[in-house]
Amino acid sequence: MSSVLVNNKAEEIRQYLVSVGVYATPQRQAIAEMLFSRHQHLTADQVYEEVSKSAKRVSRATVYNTLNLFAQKGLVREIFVDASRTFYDSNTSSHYHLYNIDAGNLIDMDDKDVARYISRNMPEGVVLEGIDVVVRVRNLVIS
Amino acid sequence: MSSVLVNNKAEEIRQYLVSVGVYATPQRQAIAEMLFSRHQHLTADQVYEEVSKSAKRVSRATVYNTLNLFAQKGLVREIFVDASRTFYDSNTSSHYHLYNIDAGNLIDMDDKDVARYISRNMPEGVVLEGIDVVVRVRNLVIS
DNA sequence: CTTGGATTTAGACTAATTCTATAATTGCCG
DNA sequence: CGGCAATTATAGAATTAGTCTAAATCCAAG
Repeated sequence: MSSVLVNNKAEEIRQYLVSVGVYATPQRQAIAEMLFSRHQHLTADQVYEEVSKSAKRVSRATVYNTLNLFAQKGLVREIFVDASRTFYDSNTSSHYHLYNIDAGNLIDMDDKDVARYISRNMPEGVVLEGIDVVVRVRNLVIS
Repeated sequence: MSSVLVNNKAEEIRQYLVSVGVYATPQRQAIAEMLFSRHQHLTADQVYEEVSKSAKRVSRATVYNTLNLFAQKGLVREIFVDASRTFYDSNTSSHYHLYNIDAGNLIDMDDKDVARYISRNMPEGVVLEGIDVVVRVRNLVIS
């Protein structure tokens, strides 16, 4: 019973994809469901591993294509904290990141936390290395 | 005449290197002189090209080694704005960057400018794409 | 001068990402 | 429903920034 509610999350995601103008192909659907299942910061390879093991077979090229497409459509945000890899964040709202250079992981931060870090009030076990602010702009194109 | 003043810039740089504990080898000296000749944001390859054409022959590996060493010693700052390349900034003071995604170039910004950008008051020809704040930490090591 | 540790080098190697050419899907229209 | 044109997915080759390696060179100190 209640078949209208079965897979409503999947259906919600499908409609989300369609709403930004991309076909909800099975591969994109699988990647999106994985990305949006919770807030996380993943590399393309992690997305590939995750999707491969738990769902439909997807090629690496498609993962890259899809992540680039999603980033372009504003569904995910690219984060550059390290030259060796790009992270993708499914939380596109305005927020900051705490990147642990040694551990190689990223966690979200809000303003209050940033202030705390800037004031040298570090949580135990880590020391501030730097705070980077990058303002990214594009050329204005009149179309 | 005035031979004591000849190359005083070079000598100044040499002493700067020594003061942070690195031998001022000819290659490092050449790279440092190039980097510190003015404020700029260069990729490793640009440094290689510049140094190669105007001074002593330097290998690519040495350019990478030297830039990593300088970054580690705090002489230059690594900037990640794009997955495809790392920029090196000879201005290590606290400041922000304006990165034009289309042009691929970086310019320095001060606080006032950041505020201006955040308030959507764009200079002509560009539109705000995003402002990234990354707080970088390291594991605390008791040595 | 000799010697040992530090540095430089060329080129092999790695890993992330993109490209390419082909195959498979898809929506759509009659 | 059936077929077509366009879109998307795929494997694997290609690219590219950066690292590694092993050998050669340099240089300061005795």
